Amino acid sequence: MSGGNPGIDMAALSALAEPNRMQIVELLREGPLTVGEIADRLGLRQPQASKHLKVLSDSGVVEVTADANRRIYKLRSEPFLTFQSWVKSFRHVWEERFDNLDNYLRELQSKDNQ
Amino acid sequence: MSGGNPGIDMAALSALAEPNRMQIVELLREGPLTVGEIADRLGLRQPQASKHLKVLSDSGVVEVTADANRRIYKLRSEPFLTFQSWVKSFRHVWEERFDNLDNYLRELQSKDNQ
DNA sequence: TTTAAATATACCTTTACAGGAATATTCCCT
DNA sequence: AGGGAATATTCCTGTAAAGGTATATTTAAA
Repeated sequence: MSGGNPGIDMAALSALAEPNRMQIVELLREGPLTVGEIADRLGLRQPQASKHLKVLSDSGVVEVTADANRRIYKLRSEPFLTFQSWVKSFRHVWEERFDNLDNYLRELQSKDNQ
Repeated sequence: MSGGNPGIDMAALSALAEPNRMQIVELLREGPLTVGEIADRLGLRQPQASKHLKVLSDSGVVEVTADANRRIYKLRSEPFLTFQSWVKSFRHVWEERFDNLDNYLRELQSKDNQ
């Protein structure tokens, strides 16, 4: 694996990096909700709620099911599992910290002597 | 705990929700680096690298140590530990999913009958 | 003390995106 | 068929933020 690509879903991540959308996600922890309910509970206007939900839906954070007039939104587990494994992979970083710092200082030293 | 505030560090999260900054973080896994090294490895101009690093620093994702002329940046563990516990807390959501859907449908039903 | 390297900062321009308001769409009910 | 509710979409506007370029700042070295 090259160091170039992050092992994380950037679409999902940046979707969550907006306060209202984060609040929507937190709200949906309790269970599925319709657009109107979400708008009410969060003090959002319906169009903004729909737009935020579209972003969350497009990025796979959330999924929709149609119930006649209404749309029921609920959390999807996949992005969170992905996120979790990404965060977990940082555990090694702290463990190897000192070794790397050591190597780095040694490298700096050799550059100075050129 | 009220349902209003997300249990996550939004500053750190939105700092990561930018491709170049995410790449910086991925790069810093290998160990501490100077601004110049980061700019080189990622093909960024020095000022942009500095600016991104400032954002990462202000949000606590990264910390700096001065070494004469140079600034050495490295990852901080705290925000990642916070992320991890936040993501972990979603585990309950999938477990309780069916119960909540059930409650929800029952509630919808009773609203229809008003 | 001048010079060069490494980094930070300031200023400008451009673009992405969030909110507001109006409207289109889809569905149920009578 | 017509009306109203729930939701999506469109258009407009303002703003935050990212990149580009120049410049200030700090430090080592000659």
